[in-house]
Amino acid sequence: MTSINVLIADDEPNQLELVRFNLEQADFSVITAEDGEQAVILAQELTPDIILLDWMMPNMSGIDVCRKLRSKSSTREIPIIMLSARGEEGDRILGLDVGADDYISKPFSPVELIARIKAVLRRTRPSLANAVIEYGNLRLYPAQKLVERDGRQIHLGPKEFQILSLLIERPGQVFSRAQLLDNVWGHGVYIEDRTVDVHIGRLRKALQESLDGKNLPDLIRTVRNSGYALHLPSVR
Amino acid sequence: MTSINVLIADDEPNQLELVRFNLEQADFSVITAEDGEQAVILAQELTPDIILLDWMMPNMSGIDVCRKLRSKSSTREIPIIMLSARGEEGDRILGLDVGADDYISKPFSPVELIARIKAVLRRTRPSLANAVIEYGNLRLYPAQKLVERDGRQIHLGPKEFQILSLLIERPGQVFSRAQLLDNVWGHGVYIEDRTVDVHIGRLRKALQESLDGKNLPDLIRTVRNSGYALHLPSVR
DNA sequence: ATTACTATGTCATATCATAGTCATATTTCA
DNA sequence: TGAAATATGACTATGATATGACATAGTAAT
Repeated sequence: MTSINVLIADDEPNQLELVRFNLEQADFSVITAEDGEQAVILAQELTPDIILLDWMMPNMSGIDVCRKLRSKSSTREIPIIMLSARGEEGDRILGLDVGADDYISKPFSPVELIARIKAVLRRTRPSLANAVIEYGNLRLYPAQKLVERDGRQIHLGPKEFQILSLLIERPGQVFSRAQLLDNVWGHGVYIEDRTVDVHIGRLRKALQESLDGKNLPDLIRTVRNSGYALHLPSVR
Repeated sequence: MTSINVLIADDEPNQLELVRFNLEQADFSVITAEDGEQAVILAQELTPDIILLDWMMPNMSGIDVCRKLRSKSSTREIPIIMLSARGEEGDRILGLDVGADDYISKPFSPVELIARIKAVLRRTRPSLANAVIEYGNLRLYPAQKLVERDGRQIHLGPKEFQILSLLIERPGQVFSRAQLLDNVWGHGVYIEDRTVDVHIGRLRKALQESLDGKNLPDLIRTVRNSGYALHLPSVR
């Protein structure tokens, strides 16, 4: 569950299996789709961490899939890399224009592919790419599952860690309880909304603890009727 | 409740369902009307965020509906996109002339439709598109449910935030108490007119607070017998 | 297996923020 | 000036959020 989920859509089974093999070697979890429609459905159903789209597919081309994914809020944030047989500059531009994050022309080496995937993830979802994320005096090490505040290490349970990972990727943004449940627990999990409050409470407490008895300022903002957000304590 | 409400009026059930399907896929909330009269009634009743009008309908044509909506204050501000089978330039001009915000000729792709809707909304209701809105020294971040004045963060209750969101979209424009009640509380809510005054008072107070004891200039103009408007203090 | 921990989800309860109303003060303008 | 409109402070009910306690399940070490 800790590995990165990749959805690949390509109508050519050989190509599909080749990529799958290479990515699985590199410790990615791979899901495959044989055409565009399936890709859209799977993307919504499973919210992978990144999507690789073949440019030309029956049913719905990579471009159409890309547009469609970008138009739905549930899939809008998922980074997309377009794969194409043609290496024309026009396509590249069209692809990026339609909302893709990167564009690779075939043939490509497994090494290149993996490098590109990591590059895109580093840019869009730093915590997945194991890049250290900083925000204010907070520092989060995704690979080590470790958090520091003012250089002091903080112990968090797995759930609290995931919540913080999500919040810190988009500081300031308000996440609803539903969003948190979807992203941290996974969709389709039946858990009380209120449980989120409890975990937020635990996260808060952990982040506030300091050597002296006094608490550090709270880094989580409660937004009534909406949810929670990470924020820098502002000047009062 | 956060999604965008679209009212579609078309006499062809197939067309209606097609559009409904596509829009719902893209996370819009859809209401449908089968003729012009119904469209006008629903528009008033539900104040959707945007209206799609078929050009030719029994009972009342799209043009007539458009005129009618533009003539009533409760619906005047709702953006309208006309849909038409004919692609003649004359119609386009007539449509825009009558007060439509955009004009799409059939057949159109779902992608195009959605793009147009978003474009119109971005133009007319920036906060729905999640863009940061600035006005004078005020800055409103819809996604973060946050307001700043002179860079200083301001705490607002949900109601006050919504009121300000509405006002800031059309700075200077006077909103009646009825309009505010409709937009912020929702239609059909039975609340005293005077309650609006109280919330405006709270909003005023929150916006005026500053570090030193002194108050910042008032940003809300009271228009006797009419309502309230956001304004820059310099403009008298 | 047993034990000792840790993490998790739920609940009941405590706390708190906000919404709405009213009474009263103040302003506006005819 | 007087009537009407608006501003404001106080109060209460409500609903949202915070929190402590608990049962359970998993994990690690013995």
